[in-house]
Amino acid sequence: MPPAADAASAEVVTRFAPSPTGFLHIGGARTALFNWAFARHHGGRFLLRIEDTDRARSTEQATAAIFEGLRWLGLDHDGEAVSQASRATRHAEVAAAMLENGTAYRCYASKDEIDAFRDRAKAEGRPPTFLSPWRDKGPADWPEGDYVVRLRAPREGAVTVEDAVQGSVTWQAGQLDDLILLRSDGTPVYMLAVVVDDHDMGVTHVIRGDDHLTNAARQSLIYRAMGWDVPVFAHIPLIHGPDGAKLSKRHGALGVEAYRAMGYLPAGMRNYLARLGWAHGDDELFSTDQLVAWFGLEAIGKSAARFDFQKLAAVNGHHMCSAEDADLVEAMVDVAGLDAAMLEAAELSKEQIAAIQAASAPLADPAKRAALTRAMPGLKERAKTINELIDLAHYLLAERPLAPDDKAAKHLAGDTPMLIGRLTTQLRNASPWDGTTLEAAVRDFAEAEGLKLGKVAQPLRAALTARAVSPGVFDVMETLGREETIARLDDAAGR
RNA sequence: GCACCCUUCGUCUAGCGGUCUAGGACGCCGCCCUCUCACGGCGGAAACACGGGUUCGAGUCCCGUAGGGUGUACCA
Repeated sequence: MPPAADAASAEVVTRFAPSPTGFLHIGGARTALFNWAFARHHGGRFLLRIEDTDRARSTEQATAAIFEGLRWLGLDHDGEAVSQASRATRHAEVAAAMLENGTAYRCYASKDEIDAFRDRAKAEGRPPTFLSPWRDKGPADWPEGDYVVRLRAPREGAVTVEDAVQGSVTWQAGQLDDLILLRSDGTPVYMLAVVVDDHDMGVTHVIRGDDHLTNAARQSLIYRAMGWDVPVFAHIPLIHGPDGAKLSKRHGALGVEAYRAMGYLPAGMRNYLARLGWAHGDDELFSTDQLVAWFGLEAIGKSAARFDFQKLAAVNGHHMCSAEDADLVEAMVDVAGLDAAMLEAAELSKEQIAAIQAASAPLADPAKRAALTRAMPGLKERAKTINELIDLAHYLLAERPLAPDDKAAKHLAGDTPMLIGRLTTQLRNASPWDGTTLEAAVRDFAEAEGLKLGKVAQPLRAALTARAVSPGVFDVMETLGREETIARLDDAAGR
């Protein structure tokens, strides 16, 4: 898209502003994705701000997890991440200005008084919003002691927010309380900090979860009090769990690193997440470049979406198929390199974790990786996740003698070792050692034995891969090579 | 309680008053392909929450009901 003549003034600036109180959960990831895609679409900037004004709940690890999650998802931000806590002085400055221009006031009410007020209001069936008696007091009335700075919210009229997703939403003035701007210790509260930071950072579009919709009304009051332009708000619907209720840990309020551990690709995640609440006609599968080209606020829906792992897997499967073979090997190395805690956090089964960890060592071998890359075309279309790929690649990573799983063992029972022994004799000198020649040899053998091809191919597969499922068995033989193939067949034949 | 938002197949969604006997995708079922499993191909079941309006005409606009969600902190 060609840059506008007045690019400086028309630049789009978005931001992602997580609070570092936990990992980057899936809803946050989608919010980040939307902000990122919108900024990239318009050739603008995507900023990152860590909302750490709640010092007690904010942690260093959480901040690190958020950075890592965004990095993995490929959502690069422009400039340094801003720590909100570091800007407390500026926030206090704005509160002072509001005190000065009369849009805020000092409130000396204690916590107990406020609680009592609310209890009474509730009992009498009135709205529980606290009406401070200090709202109309002047300096002459101010006692000694701590006070809080509150916004002087309008008591009459209405406040309306023009939202790019929700439309025009109006609140009667009485619904909005005199929210606290500065705590009694002088530290800023989130509601003030976001407004000041968004304004100072030049944010033009605030795209966030619709749990912030009411906040937008309250925040627009602060913008107005300071005479600042209100940014474009876009409150996107939340993501729910498969049962329609709030996303719980059980079904997916996991950190994005858990999805990494479950073997999803960043490109697949981006595609799936974008489709949750946003649509571009009937397009289901698209690249990140297409997402950037197509993304716009007008196509965001207003209703909450449920998270569906099956669809995620399907979308991811398509991205695996179109991924480069070597990149998929790298992705396997990445997953195999994750530490045990991350695999456990993703709630993988013991068997899955064991399989992933077992793949780690062979994956370090360049020869194995090369073999994997060669076999990848047959592997990747059978797997929906990197973890499935690791499982499927077992026959290339494991050392003989292989331990057949239950289903493979069935194909190797009874007279089968003898059959394999006879087949091995036929195969030993096959030349050249390629899929076509081997297939012809095995077909001839099956015919000579009076067996259907499947009756030979399945035991062969079991002997070679220790599984009942694998890529085409002739491809398996080719990638394994003559020596290894014959050795495995000898193992199965009991020689 | 009050305020606000939402409601099309099981799920994600297309639909922006007539082209909707409602389209796509995932999932599900059947068939084909086939050395297994996938892929792929073909076919199928499956939805406009309910009730009133407005209009020549409503999935599309308005009101109400029901259900769901969010907010209502010296959290963010």
